[in-house]
Amino acid sequence: MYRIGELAQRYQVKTDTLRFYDKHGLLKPSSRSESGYRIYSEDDAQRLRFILRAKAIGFSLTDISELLSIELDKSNWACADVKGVVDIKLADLEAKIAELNYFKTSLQRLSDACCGGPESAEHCSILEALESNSSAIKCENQTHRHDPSHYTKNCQSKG
Amino acid sequence: MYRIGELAQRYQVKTDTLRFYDKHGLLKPSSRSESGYRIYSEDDAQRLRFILRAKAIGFSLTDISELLSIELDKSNWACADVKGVVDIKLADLEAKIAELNYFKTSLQRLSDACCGGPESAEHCSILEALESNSSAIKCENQTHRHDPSHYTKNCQSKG
DNA sequence: CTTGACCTTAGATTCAACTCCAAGGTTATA
DNA sequence: TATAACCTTGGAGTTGAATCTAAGGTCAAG
Repeated sequence: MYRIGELAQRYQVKTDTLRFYDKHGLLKPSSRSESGYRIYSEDDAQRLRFILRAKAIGFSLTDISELLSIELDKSNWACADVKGVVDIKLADLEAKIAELNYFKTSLQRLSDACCGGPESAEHCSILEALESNSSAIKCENQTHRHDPSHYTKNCQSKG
Repeated sequence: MYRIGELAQRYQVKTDTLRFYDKHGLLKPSSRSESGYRIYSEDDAQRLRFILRAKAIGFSLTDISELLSIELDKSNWACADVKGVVDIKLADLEAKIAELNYFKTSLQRLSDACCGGPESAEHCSILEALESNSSAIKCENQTHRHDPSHYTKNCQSKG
C-alpha cells in the first residue's frame, strides 16, 4: 500500500501526474485513507506499470484507456481487437515518420547549399530558396566572392 | 493589392490564419483601407510565400519569425546564423525521427507477436507484454489452442 | 504545540497553431 | 433599399498531457 508520493517516487512520475490519471480514469487508487489520502495497492502499481510501459511504446493516454478496458475484460475481446489498436498506431507512426523524413530531406538540402561561414547573409542560399518560387536550391559558390576553400565542402553539384 | 479574402484564396489559407499571422507579427498587411480592411501588397504576398514555404519544410512559426527577421536585415547577419537555425532544426528532427523509429520497432514487435485472430484476448501476447516486467515478447503459438495455420504467418521465432 | 513534509480540492496555465464565435460595419449587386 | 458576401474586433475553444497555484487538512518528530 502506497501513498501518492511513494508511488510517484517509485515510478519516477509526479504526484500531479498520478492525480491526473485518477481524474481521467486511467488509474484510480483502490482505496482512500480515513483522511482522504489516496492509497494505491500492488495491483494499482501493476496497472501503473502497464500505463508507463504503453506510454514508452508510444501510445497516447486515449489508446491506453482503450487497452486497459480490454485488459480488464480480456475474455470478451479478441486478439484482433488488440492488434487493431496496435496496427492503427503503427500506421499513424509510419505516416508521421515519412512526413518527418520529408522535412529532413528538405532541410538537409537547404543546409548543404549554405556555406555556413561568416559571410553576409545577403546571398545566403537558404534565404534565397525560401524567397524564390522554384524548388531548386542554388549553391552559394557562385554568389560569395571569396576563397571558397573552407565553405564549399558541403555544397557539391546540388540542384 | 489584395483584401484578406483574396490573399487567403490565392494561397489556400483561411482568413483566420492571416489574421493570426497579423496578430503574431509574422505578416502585417502593409496598409489598411479607409474602413479598416487589411490591404496586402505584392511584397506582403511574397512574405506569405516565404512563410508557407518555410512551414512546408517543417519550420515552426517561431523559427519562421527568426528567419524573417534575418531576411529583413540580411546584411547584418552571416550565413552561419541562417545555417545555425536550419541545423538546429535538423538535429531536432533527427532526434524526433529516431524516437519515432524506436516506438515503431516496439510496436512492430508487439504486432508481429499477436495472431490478430478472433481468439479470446485472454492470452494475447500484446497484453501480456504490457503486463509483464520483461521486455521479451512471447509469441501466441504456444498459448492459443487451435489450428495455427492462419495466424502464425507473422510470428516466427521472435523473442 | 509547532514545524515541515505530506496530502486534499478545484481550477488556471502551458505549448502550437490555429479555428470558431458573436456582434457589428462595409461594399457590390439586383 | 435590401440582401448577400465580405470585412472588423476581442475573446473563447481545440488537442494532449500534464504542471502549477491557492487555500487548506493531516501527520510524525522534537
